[in-house]
Amino acid sequence: MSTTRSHVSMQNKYDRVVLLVDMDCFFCQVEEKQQPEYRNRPLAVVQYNKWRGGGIIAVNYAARAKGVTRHMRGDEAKELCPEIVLCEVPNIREKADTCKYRDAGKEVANVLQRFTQLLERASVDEAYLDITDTVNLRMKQLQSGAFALKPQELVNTFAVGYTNIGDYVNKITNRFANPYIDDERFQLAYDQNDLPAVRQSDIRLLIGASIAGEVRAAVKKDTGYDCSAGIAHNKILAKLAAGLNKPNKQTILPLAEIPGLFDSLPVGKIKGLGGKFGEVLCETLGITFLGQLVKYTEAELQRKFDEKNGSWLFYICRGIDLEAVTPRFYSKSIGCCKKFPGRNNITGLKSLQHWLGELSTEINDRLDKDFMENNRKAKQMVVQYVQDINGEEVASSRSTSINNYDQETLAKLALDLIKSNTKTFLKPGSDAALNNSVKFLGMSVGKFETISKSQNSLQNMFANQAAKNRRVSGEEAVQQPKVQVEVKPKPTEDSKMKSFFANYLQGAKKEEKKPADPAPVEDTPKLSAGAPPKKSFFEEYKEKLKAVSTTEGAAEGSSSTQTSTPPELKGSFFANYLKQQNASKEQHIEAAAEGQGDKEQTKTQELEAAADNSSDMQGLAEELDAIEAGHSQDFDEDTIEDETLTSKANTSVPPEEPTSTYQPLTEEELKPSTSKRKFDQLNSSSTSSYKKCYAEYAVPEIRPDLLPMVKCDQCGAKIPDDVKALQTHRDHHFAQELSRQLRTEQREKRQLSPMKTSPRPTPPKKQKKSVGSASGGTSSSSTAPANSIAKFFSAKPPVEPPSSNIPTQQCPECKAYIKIECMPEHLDYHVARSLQRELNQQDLRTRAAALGKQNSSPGQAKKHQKQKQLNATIANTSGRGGSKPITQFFTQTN
DNA sequence: CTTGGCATCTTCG
DNA sequence: TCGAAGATG
Repeated sequence: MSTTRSHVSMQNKYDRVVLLVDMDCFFCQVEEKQQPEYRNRPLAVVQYNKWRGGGIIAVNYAARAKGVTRHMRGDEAKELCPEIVLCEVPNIREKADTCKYRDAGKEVANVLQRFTQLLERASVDEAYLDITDTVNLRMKQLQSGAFALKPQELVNTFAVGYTNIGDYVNKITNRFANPYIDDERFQLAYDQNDLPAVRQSDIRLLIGASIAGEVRAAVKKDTGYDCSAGIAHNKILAKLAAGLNKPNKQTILPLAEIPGLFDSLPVGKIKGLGGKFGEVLCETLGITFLGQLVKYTEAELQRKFDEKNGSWLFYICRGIDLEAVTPRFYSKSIGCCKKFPGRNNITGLKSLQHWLGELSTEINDRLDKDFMENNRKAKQMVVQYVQDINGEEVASSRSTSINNYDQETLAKLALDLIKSNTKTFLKPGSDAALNNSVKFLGMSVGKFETISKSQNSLQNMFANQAAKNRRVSGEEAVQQPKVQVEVKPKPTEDSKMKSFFANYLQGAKKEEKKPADPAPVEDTPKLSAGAPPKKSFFEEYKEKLKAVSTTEGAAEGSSSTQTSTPPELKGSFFANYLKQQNASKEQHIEAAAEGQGDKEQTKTQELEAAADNSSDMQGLAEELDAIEAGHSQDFDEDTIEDETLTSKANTSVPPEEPTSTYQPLTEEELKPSTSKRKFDQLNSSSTSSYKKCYAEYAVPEIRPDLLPMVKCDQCGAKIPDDVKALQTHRDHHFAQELSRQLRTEQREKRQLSPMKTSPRPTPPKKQKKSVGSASGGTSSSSTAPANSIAKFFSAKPPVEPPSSNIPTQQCPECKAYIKIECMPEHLDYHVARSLQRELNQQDLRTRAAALGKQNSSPGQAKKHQKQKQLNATIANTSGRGGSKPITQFFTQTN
């Protein structure tokens, strides 16, 4: 099908990996963070507390357990749950003010954006991330050993249709052992052309889940917020999946599970079918579940609904959704409104003006803020209102274009719009009484345009700066349009930035009543945004900005509240920029300790992680110990480290890239920087750019004519050197190899099993990982080499039941006594651990294969020696130590 | 003496 | 492009 800007092509329907991150009862979390004494208490957020306790707009999980829901009044909640904490949405200008939550949402989105530029904020607390590129990269890295799945990233992960994630992993593992095991079923269920994507779906979603784990951990670490996530091949499914397990969980929706899920999935669960359309759909067809839709042909559905909807339904009920993740960080419009029910009807001109003034003030403030962050100006304003006309409520909305607005202008324009669109505006004979009372007022602005070219570069600088700060995936330094702004790949220059600030502050200073000239200022970025006459947000912002820019850097560690970053600046481009200015790159780590902005901490974390990127078995073992010790939720610095972040653009740590000894091309592609270059080449050489064709961008087609064929080192066959072909081919070899290895494996297992009973000392928790050679590390057992997989087979001595009165339960797996409420996490740990074991077994096999090949079971000691050798080899060639579990799934023996 | 919640944003026609 | 409706949380 056509690949428009907003949709991927049908042939790519299973190629994307899409993440939906959804904050758990977000408003409540914001309140709990702000007021820590409310934590662990049932809590709800209400607005307009006056009448019956206010309307509940968010409920935390403790309160939900008591039956409190949205739509309730605060008083009802109190009845159900007397101890509930009711937080009021702040009221300013006699109106609920949600900017606190918007800011918090932005803080989260800033974290999310580190993982991909393809971020679409769907609401204040939800965002879609297209992580296809990162997944693809990691698929390659799996082959080279530059990336390994980590169990802790899959804690709290669910897969639809599986009782636990371990089963899902086993399923994948089995398929690697026998790549065509499912093919018969696949061929019945899928188009022939889709089979390659279908075969890879599960492993790619699993990788997606591990990224999701990183994303959520980063959100938690940098903002303190919990969130849930869905991982699937498209937005609709990701959104659906995210809702299946909450809170603080993530859910994979495997391709093969879609039909089963949909058979009993109420239609309304699908985004877009939760309202009237969904109802009509069900009534018209007499159906209840989404799966019942597959009976209908596309033509039938198109006839009953319309062409577009019918087609959409036809595909949705098959789990196909082609809508692209459209990069958008900021909303397209900004608006606010207020109801004036019953007696509060606006009946007089004065009070109408008053409320228009309030609304326009809010709009104007938000516009100012938005302008600072996004360098854009609204070109249109819409006023919406509901009038009482002869007892009938009549809704209207009218729009006008705006240029160089200020608060008063907006208010006046709005009034004019209402006036000119009301037949009889004032009561006859009166100059103050409205003929039609107003029951609702709304005002919004949109049609944003970035301002002049010269200033646009600022936007670009911010974007680039932000991109540098945020990039963590190691992937795509591919420049791409951010929001609707053309991001020029210009170098970001401090001087430009400084002059911007100079100009900005200056421009803000001479902000008297501006002249009536609407001519956009071209060269001097004086930013003629009108300052609202009184109590301008802009003014305050300016003050804060000044304070920040002049003092923050010098007094980096200053605890002075006067000079610290104002809340609204935290996480903003400005704040980041300033901090970067003021902290020299090397001192950055120190600076971050202040904990001022999340950025700094993150950066520190990344730097440290990059410096300490050893993820050998020793480290893994310690992490697992940490998990087991009950810290599964809050790891510190060593949790999220990911090799790929060594490629972070402005990190001072030299990237340690895996230097594969395999195909030169693959090696090239493994280097993020060159990978980017190659990608750019590919794109620029093709006639249509990714800007025009999202599908090509999201799932870059590698052009065979530009890529040499690769000779299979095992059978000599020529294979196109792209991920899929290569892997498919290697899967084949791997399967062959594996069947040979399995017998050996069984023997080895038996040989290793005695160690299960030998207790090993618990290593100190969260000990810094040794970066040494792969074979280094503290040995935990005299018989097992440090990096031996044997470590993962050794059992912990059972913990004695605590004498305290804390209710505990004995874990069926490890016999340890675990606090009952910790049991789910504890079991998750076992799942994760068995996952890791599984992966490591794969690793073991493939290493043995890579070394000895014709194999023959060497004695255990000998085997360890071989492993050491191999590890050393890998360490030498890759520049990093150790374990690459699963890495050689697509093994390339050489 | 209510407001069966309300605010916000996007998409549709 | 405009105005209205829909969807969502």
